[in-house]
Amino acid sequence: MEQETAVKTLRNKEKSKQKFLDAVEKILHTKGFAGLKVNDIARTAGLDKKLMYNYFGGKDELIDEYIRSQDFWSNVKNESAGPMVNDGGKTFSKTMLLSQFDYVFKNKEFQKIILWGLIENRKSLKKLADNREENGAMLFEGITDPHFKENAKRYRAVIALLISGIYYLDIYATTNDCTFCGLDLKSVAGRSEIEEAISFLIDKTYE
Amino acid sequence: MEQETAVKTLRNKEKSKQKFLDAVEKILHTKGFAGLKVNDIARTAGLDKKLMYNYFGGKDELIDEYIRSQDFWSNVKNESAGPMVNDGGKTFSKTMLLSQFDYVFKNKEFQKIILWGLIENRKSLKKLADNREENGAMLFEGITDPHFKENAKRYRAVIALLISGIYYLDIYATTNDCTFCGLDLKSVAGRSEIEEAISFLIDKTYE
DNA sequence: ACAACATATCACCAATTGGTGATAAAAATA
DNA sequence: TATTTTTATCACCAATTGGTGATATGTTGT
Repeated sequence: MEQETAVKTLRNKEKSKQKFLDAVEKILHTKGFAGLKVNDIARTAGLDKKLMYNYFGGKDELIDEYIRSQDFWSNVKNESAGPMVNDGGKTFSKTMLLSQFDYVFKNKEFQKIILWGLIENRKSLKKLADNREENGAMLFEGITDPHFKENAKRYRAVIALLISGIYYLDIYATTNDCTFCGLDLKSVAGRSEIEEAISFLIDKTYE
Repeated sequence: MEQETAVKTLRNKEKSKQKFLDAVEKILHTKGFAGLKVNDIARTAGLDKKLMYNYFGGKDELIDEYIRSQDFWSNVKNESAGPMVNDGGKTFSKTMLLSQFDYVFKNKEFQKIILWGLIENRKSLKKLADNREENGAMLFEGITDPHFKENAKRYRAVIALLISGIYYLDIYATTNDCTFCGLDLKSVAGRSEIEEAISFLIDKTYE
C-alpha cells in the first residue's frame, strides 16, 4: 500500500513536469523558440503556469531542462557506432557524416536546438556543444590524428566544414523551398548529390 | 538663406525614414531580430512609432525594406570578381569562398540576415536567396558546368557544402566561445586551418 | 477522522506589446 | 497674410507578457 500510494503521488508530479517538457517540444516544433511564452507553454501543457515556477523555477530553467533531456549526441553516436575498421577512420567518418545528414534532416527538434546555438548563448546549449566536442575528440585524438600526423588539423578543418555544411543545408531545406546552388535539397536526387559529394570529399582527403 | 535650409532638413521625411532603417540595423546588430519590437525601434530612431506606420505601413514592411536595402550579394560579387583565368573556375571558386569566409565573419548584420533565412520565411529573405541563386547560376552554367561536364552536379554539391559550412562556422564563431572540432574559430590560427582546408578541397575537386 | 502536506487553480498585478485618433507644429502654397 | 498640407508628437487603447499571493482540492501518515 505504501509503495502504491507513494508511486501514485510521485507519478502525478512527474507527469505534470513531463507535460511542461512536452509542451516545450510541441511549441518548439510548431512555432520555434520565439513562440516559447510562459502563458503559451502553460496553456499547451494544460496546467497552470504557477506550477512551472514551482517545479522548474521559471521558463528558462524549464527550457534548460528540456534541452538537457534531449541527449541528441549520445543518440547519434550510438546510432553511428558501426564497424571500426583500421582505415584511419575513413569509413567511420563517412558513416558518421552521412548519418548526420539524414538524422538532422529528419529531426526537426534537433534543428531548432542547433539554430538556437547560433542565436542565444545558453548554458545548456553550451553543454550540448561541449558534449559534441568531447565525442569528436574521441574520434580525432584516438583515430584520425595519429593517421594524418602533421596534417591532423587540416583533417579536423575538413570535418568542421562538412558537419557545418550538413547542419546548414538540412535546416535550410526545412525552412526554405528555394534551391541551394541549384540543388533541390528536399528531393532524393538533390540529397544524393550532397551525399556523393560528402563521400567524394572524404575519399579525396584520405588520398 | 542657409539657415532656413538647415531647419528644412530638420523636418524631413526621407531622413526620418532613414532613421527607422538605421534603428533596425542597430537593434539587429545589438539584440538580434528578437529585439525588433515596435516601441524599441521607434525609441532607437528617436521618433514616434506612429511615423513608422505612416511611412512604411508597419513593422514588417519596415523590416522588409531594410532587408531589401542591404544588397549584400551585389556587394560580395563585385568584391570577389577578380581575374578570371581559364582554369575551369578553380581560382575564382577559391577566391570567392575565401572572400566569403572573411566577409561573413566581419559582417555581423549579414550573419543575422543569413540566420533569419533559417528561421523565418519572409518574402524579402526569399528574394535575397533568389538573388544568391542567380549569381551562383552565372558561375555554374557559364564556367564550371562546361568544365566538369557529367560531374557538374557533384561540383555544385561541393560548393553548396563549403558555402554552407562557411556560413555556419562564421556565425558559430560569433555567438559561441566554444571550439568546433577542436579548432578555435576566433583565432587566426584556427581560421587559417579552415582556409587551408577550403583551398585543399577545391584543389582536390579539380584534380 | 484529522492534521500535515503535496498538488493544482484562481485572481490579480505591473510592464510591455502593437496599434490608432486627435492634435500640435512647421512648411508650402495661395 | 491666411490657408492648406506635411511632419511629428501625444495620449490612450486592448491584448499580451512574466510573475505572485491566496486559496482550493486531493493525498498521505498517524
